[in-house]
Amino acid sequence: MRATMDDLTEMLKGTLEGCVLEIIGGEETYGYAITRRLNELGFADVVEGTVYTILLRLEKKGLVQVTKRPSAQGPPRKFYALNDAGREELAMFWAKWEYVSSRIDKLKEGGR
Amino acid sequence: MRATMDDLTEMLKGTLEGCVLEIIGGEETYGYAITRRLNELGFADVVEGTVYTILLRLEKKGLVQVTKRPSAQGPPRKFYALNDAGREELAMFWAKWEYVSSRIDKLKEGGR
DNA sequence: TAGTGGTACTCAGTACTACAAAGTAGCAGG
DNA sequence: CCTGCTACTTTGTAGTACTGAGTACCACTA
Repeated sequence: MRATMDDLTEMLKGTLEGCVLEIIGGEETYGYAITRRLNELGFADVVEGTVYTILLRLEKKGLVQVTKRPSAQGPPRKFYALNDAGREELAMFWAKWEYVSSRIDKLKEGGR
Repeated sequence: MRATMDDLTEMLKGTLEGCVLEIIGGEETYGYAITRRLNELGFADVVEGTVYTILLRLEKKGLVQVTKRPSAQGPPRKFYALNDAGREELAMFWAKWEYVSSRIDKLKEGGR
C-alpha cells in the first residue's frame, strides 16, 4: 500500500508481456535470462515467477516456439523464439503502445 | 479475446487512475464529464462504470474533496477536486510514467 | 400525460495480470 | 557434503478495468 516511486507493478500491467515479446524477438532466449534483462533495463522488481507466467501464456496463445536445451549451469533451459503470430502480436503491441503513450503525453501537456 | 488495436484495457491498467487525477487537477469536475473527456482524448472505450469505480477509490484513499451540487440536467452531481494528498499522488504518477515510458521506449529502440 | 432520450450515479460480479511464496532440480567450489 | 547460484514450475492472492443491471431526474414531444 506504499505510494513510493519504486512500486511500478500496476503500471506495468499490459506492457510487460509486450516487453517480453520484444526481448524474445531480438534473440532466442530463456526465462531466467529474460528476467535479468528486464532488471537491467530498469524494471528492477520484476521477478522470475512473473516472467515464467508470461512465457506460459505466450506458449498457450501460440506466439512462440519452444526448444529445450541442456545447460552446463543447472537444469535444461527452455529457449523461446517468436513465430509469425508472435511477430504480428509484437507489432500490434507497439502500435497500441504508440497510441496510448501519445494520448497520455498529450493529456500531460494539458491537451485540449 | 480479440487482439485488435482498439482493445486497450489491459494497457490502461495502472494509468487510467492517474489520467483521472490529472483531469480533476485541471478543474473541479464530475464523473460523467470525466468520462466524456477521456473519450474525447482518444480513450474511446472507457465507460462510466470504470470512472465511477476510480472516483470511489480516490475518495477512499483520501485524495479528493467531494462536493455535491444540484444539476439542471438530471440528478445532483458529485464534483471532485484534488486535495494536497491528491496533488502529491498526481506528481508521483507522472514521475512513474516518465520512468516507465522512457524504459519502454528505450527497449523499443533496441536498447542495449 | 405517457413515453422517450439524455444526464448522472451505484453496485455486484467477472476477467486478466503481476506478484508472492514455496518447491524441485542440477551443477560448482570450498 | 553443503552452500550458493542457476533454472524452471505451481498455487494462490491482490489490484484494476470492464460488464451489466439498476435507480433517478429532467426536458421534450406526440
